Amino acid sequence: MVKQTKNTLRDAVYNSLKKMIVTGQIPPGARVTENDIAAKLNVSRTPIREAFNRLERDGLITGRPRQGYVVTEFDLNMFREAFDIREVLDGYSAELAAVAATEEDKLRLREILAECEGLAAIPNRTVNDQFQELQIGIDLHRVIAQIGGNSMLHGMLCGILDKCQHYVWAELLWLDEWKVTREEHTKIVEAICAGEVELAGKLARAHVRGSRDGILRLLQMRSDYQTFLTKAS
Amino acid sequence: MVKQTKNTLRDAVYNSLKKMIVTGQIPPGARVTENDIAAKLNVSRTPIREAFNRLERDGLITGRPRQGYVVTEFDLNMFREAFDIREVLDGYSAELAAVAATEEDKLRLREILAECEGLAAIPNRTVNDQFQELQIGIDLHRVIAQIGGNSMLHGMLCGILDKCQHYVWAELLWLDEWKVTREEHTKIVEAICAGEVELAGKLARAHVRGSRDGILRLLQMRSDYQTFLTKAS
DNA sequence: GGATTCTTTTTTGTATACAATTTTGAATGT
DNA sequence: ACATTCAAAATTGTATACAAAAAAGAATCC
Repeated sequence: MVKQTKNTLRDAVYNSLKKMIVTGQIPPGARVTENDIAAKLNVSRTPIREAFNRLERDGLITGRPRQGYVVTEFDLNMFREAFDIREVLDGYSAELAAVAATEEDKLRLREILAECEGLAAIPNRTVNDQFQELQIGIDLHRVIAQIGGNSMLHGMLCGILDKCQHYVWAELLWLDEWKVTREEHTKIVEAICAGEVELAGKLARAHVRGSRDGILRLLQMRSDYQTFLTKAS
Repeated sequence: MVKQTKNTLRDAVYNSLKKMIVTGQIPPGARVTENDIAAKLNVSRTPIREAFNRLERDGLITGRPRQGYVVTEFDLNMFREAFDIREVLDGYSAELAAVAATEEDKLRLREILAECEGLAAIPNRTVNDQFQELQIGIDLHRVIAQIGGNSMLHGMLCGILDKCQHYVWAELLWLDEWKVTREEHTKIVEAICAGEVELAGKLARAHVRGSRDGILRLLQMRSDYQTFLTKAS
């Protein structure tokens, strides 16, 4: 029986599945059936179904009536869409944060940066270390949105980040732009702490745009390689 | 038995409830219980529960475990949050539309404007006529987002618009800014049709900001009146 | 051998039964 | 009259049974 994180099995199942999807334990395209999950988690189908409904609304799984659910697969296009929105929302949320950040908030932001630096300094980094830095880097954006004070914006951004993450996860490790990312994060945080509203927004937008282009280049190359393979055969 | 819009009762219930909430037939703050809805729609509790899960995720109803659901009530703050986000997203979506609009799209936009003018020209307008103009005005924003071509943006904007609408509904009728709204809509559409990207975005942002301030003024006045009443008693 | 049709199996959709918790209301005591 | 406590009712959470549809596979036909 799965542990009851909150009060209801439904929430426990939801959180559990969401985490597994977002972190790539259940890969995009994988089929998820009620019976399998129910058996694995030792609960009846009812809470599973309710969790599925929520996850579908989050866009993490996709289903058609009577044909079950599949973990949503992102194509290049959805990717571009998500990052284009992020450019707008992350930029705005950085602006808000630059206005609203308290001293505590600033401390928290700097702590997150320090944590990243710490992980970056580890001599022989395992994949797990990299995963962790990635996770914290994404969390930074969530925290900035939270500091901004617009809770609806925070929720929306978290939703998009979840959606992106479960696909990007494996990809980003190949991107090898750790240093650039850290520097950009640092500059954004500095701008926020200095209360430089416009600069913070500008840097955040440029940062998202940079990530987007990097990932798209990678995906494009990979796609080219695929077509190259199939044509050569 | 409720009509099966799609294939499943769940979807039918979801759409039915959503419409009733968004159009204010079920007012904010109203309690919605599974049994009542199930009895009213002549279905079992199961599809109701699934619809509730989706609606909660949409932010249209709010629930705590074992305490049932309530149609979400917006306060001044949530309102400001929603419109601040809309300013950003509507602006962006207008920019996208100005880039992507085909001739067909432009025709469609102009048709919507014409429809509004037509409703405005009715001699003795009933409340129903006003409702309809309001609805079409909101739909215009949805269509612009759709034309922009970013389907994720379109979905998010529709979500926010739904949330706003079910509260604004009754309020907007008092605002009496029909003419201003129509003029602004017209200018935005013109900019989009002319392909003037920056202008379209700028106008859209100003438009949302204007609506926001108007509604907030109204709500503020009303809130002042409330405190005035209670203090006077 | 390949396509087709029918049957079997799997999987989701819906209804209902039961358990657990919260809320409500009444009865009791001060 | 008011607060407290306990019991009854209402409501949600979970499990399970059954129905309907889709997918998979086997047998048949060409």
